[in-house]
Amino acid sequence: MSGAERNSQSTEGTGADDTPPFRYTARLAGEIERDWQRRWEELGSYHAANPVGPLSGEHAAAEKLFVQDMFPYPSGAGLHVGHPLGFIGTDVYARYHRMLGRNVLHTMGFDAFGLPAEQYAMQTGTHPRTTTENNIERYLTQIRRLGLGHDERRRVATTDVEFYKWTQWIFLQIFHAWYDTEADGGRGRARPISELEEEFASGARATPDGTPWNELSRQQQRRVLDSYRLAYLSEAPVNWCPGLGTVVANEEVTSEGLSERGNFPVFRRNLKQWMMRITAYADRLVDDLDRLEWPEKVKTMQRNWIGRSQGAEIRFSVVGRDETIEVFTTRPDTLFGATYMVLAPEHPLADGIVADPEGFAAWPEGTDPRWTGGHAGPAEAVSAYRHTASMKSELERQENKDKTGVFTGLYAVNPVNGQLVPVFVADYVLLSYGTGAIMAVPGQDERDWEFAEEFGLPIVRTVRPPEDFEGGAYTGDGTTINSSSDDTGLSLDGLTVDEAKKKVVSWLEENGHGRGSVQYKLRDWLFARQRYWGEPFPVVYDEDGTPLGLPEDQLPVELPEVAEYSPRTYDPNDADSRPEPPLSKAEQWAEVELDLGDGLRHYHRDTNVMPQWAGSCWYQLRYIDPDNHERFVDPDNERYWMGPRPDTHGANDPGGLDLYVGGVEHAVLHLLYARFWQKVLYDLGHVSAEEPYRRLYNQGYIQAYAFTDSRGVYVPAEEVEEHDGRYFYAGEEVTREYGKMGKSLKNSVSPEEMADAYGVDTLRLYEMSMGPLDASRPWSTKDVIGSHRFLQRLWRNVVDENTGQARVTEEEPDEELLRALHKTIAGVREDYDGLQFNTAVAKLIELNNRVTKAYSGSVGPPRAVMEPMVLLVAPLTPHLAEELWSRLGHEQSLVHGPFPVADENYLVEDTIEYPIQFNGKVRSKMTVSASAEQDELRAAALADGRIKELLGGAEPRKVIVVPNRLVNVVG
RNA sequence: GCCCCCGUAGCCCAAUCGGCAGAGGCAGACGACUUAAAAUCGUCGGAGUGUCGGUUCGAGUCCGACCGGGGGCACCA
Repeated sequence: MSGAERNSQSTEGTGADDTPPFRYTARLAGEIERDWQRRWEELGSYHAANPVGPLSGEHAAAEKLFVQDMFPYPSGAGLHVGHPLGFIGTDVYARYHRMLGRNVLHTMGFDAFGLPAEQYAMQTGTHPRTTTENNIERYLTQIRRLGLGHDERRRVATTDVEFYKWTQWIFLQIFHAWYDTEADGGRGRARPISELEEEFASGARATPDGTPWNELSRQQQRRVLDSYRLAYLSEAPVNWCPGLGTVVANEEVTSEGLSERGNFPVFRRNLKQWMMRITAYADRLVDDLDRLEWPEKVKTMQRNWIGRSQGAEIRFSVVGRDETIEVFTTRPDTLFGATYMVLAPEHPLADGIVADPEGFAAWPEGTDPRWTGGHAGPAEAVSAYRHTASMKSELERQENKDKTGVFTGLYAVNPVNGQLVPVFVADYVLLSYGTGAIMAVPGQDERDWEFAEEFGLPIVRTVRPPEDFEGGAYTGDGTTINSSSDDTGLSLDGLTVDEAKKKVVSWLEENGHGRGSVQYKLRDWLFARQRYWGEPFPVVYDEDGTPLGLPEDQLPVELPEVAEYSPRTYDPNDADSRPEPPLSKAEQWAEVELDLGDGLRHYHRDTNVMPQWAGSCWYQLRYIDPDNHERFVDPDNERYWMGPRPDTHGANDPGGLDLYVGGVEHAVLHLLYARFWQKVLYDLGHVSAEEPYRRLYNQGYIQAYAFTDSRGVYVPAEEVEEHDGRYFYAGEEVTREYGKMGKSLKNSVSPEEMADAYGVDTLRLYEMSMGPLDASRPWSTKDVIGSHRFLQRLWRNVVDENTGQARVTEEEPDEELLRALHKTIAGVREDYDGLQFNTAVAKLIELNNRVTKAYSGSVGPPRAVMEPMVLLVAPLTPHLAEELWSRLGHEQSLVHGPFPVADENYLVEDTIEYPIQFNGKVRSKMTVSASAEQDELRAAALADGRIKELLGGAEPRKVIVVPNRLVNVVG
């Protein structure tokens, strides 16, 4: 049924209602929306064509556009009006480009592994898969109603076995790879581990301890290879969260030392865990940010997280002992000001002191009593201090920044001047950063200054502070002072900070005391979780406990059925508890007999699962080729959708999808992990793009007011009334808060309510018109009516409300209207290109208001104006536009265009109205030919009556003529 | 404490290279339709751009200081 024939019976049952039968009401909008959504599905309107494979098609010859929304988690809670903001934005952008003739890939899948389904399973016994699938269905029902032009054939969920088979496959690629730091001119590149083995075997590369490869046992060889892998097992301090019963990544711990999910305390514990060697990519992850079209804010957050700093590593010898202390500093220029040293409490040298209570029983002669912590000797003091430090939670360390520490009884030698400096243990130095030890320079470092004050240590300034400098440590630039030694012959005096750094580093290198060095804050990514609802590792262990990657033909490793879906959780503060993964209880599954090449043997499966981030690291690649059973993505399809396009994006283009929209909360976690995986896959030759997301855009959040009564209890926001800036609910005054939208705050508004009240096109239009896409702003239900009224007026300009027939005429529009139309076409195109939908909407309303005013009587507006207008509005309100297009007599859907093109002839004005300023204030106006020269403009302005009057016969001091803008006469 | 972003009409927001402060919407007032109301339609008014200072012929836009809001980092040597 075509749109024009339908709903002839739509007024039945409305009784006394005198609403015209074809008015664009919520009910009519609803009918149109349902019809067109069905129609699009039948036509496959949003199917994107691949170059090869089951989804291939001719349209793949066209210019492509790959648009993506951040992978949603299908929560069971349902959507509120804030959720689809970005989805609608990408849809408008995608539709616009589809109408321009591009082959557009836009779909949406689900990041469906994760805790909530598992927790729900614990409460109800429902299998997480059941919950997840139900939630996905519910989510789909909600987003389908929004009329998003998704290619439904490309929907994926991370929980699909066919999807996680490839997640496991990618894990194996990473597991079977190592990072060759020498490759590509020192930039480094991941290579297959088999190539490393060949290098060892041929002797081209020496083994770590120099033993020839063939003299190592097979197991020793495996240990060596394992130590190089990009995915590796490590027994190292990790973030153990007893409240969740699992370990979590550094990125998932807040700065307060709590788990991002659940806010439980996190403890550093030594546990054997899977790690991803993301640190190998630290430089490329920082450097390639410059090649991306991303918000500067997100780039900055990634740079901060990776935390690259240039400096030097310097070795200090220790008096009377064989060990040296190695420190990292970014200020080697201040070395002459190093008056003491500090070790982290967990530093190996401190281990040695505690382990030798006799050797460290007493303090050296003349030790300052402030340094002893009241203990009899260093061994006792260090041991006690370490204990106290280990008891402190991250939060306590945050809150209490007072400097504490104890002397170790050791003295080290400052290499530049031979001076002896005492060595302390203090918890303001972290083992995990740099070398876990510092040279302390109180004159140029605030933390060291505080410590020196506390412990009575000398302070030497090596940079001259400005004359008016008051205060302690001076960390700014300046001239180096107090930095020369007759003993070593080194002098830095008179140099700037940068010059001094260079000079001292080369001196250290020449004299074997250290070298220039780069440090990173980034740590390797902890990649295992002790949960149920995640991807199992495709790994088994042999009798020696050596991890073996399963062969590709044994994938997928499916999740087994278990009795308990959650790990054992503990008292959130029980730091000594141990993780117990749910899969470890599935013994039937975990213990297997396999033939991995040397006969049937017994193996034990890895019982961890991957973190939720795994699937979202590569889902864009699966969208490209969702049905490919041979590969995770076909190379031809990948190259088409994501490959670098130097012609369009410049020679340095890393490739990646064309527009990625999502919230800023994933700035570090997901976006860093996904970039890392993409680079590994690129290095190994599986993909052509060096980056997954060429252009990133952060949409803002729709927030809402919430109201609490005198007891602090939330009251339904929609029933609150405002009087003179105060708010009342049921007669009682209530307090207004601003923030998130949510059921518990009683301020949630669902897309369905809005669609029921006005239709989905109105909701879409309103969300796009209420402000710039990247700005956060409050939801305002009462404002939605404005968008609805616009659509009603647009509808009425095209359709007779009583007959449903098109009321446009074949008359030619007058020139003035044509100018307005073409100006709108040009402006709307520009706004769509720049994701500035709010101003595009304003321009369309403006034009429509003009038409409404001119053709409100019995004569309808010209078709030549209304047709382009319907096409212009189509990306925003696709259902309404299709219906109008159809009623205007077009049989083809407008999904693939046409899209209006502005005629330049109507964009240039013949005459321009110039404001004439006198001393910077507008005093008069004149209309001048657009081709007028500066001299003519000047003469015309001076001839203006009002200006003559103001000049009072005097000569102007100056006349400023700005072509196309104004003329300013200075008197 | 350090760094970044934002303050335009009662509210949400526009305003190219510094060039007439207003595109659009909500709310408001008035009018049309109506017995009346709602809905719809029409007309209209409204801020000198957070504050102070500077640069300029001219500042919402550039510079400095401050105030307010939001965000990031926070013993990272």
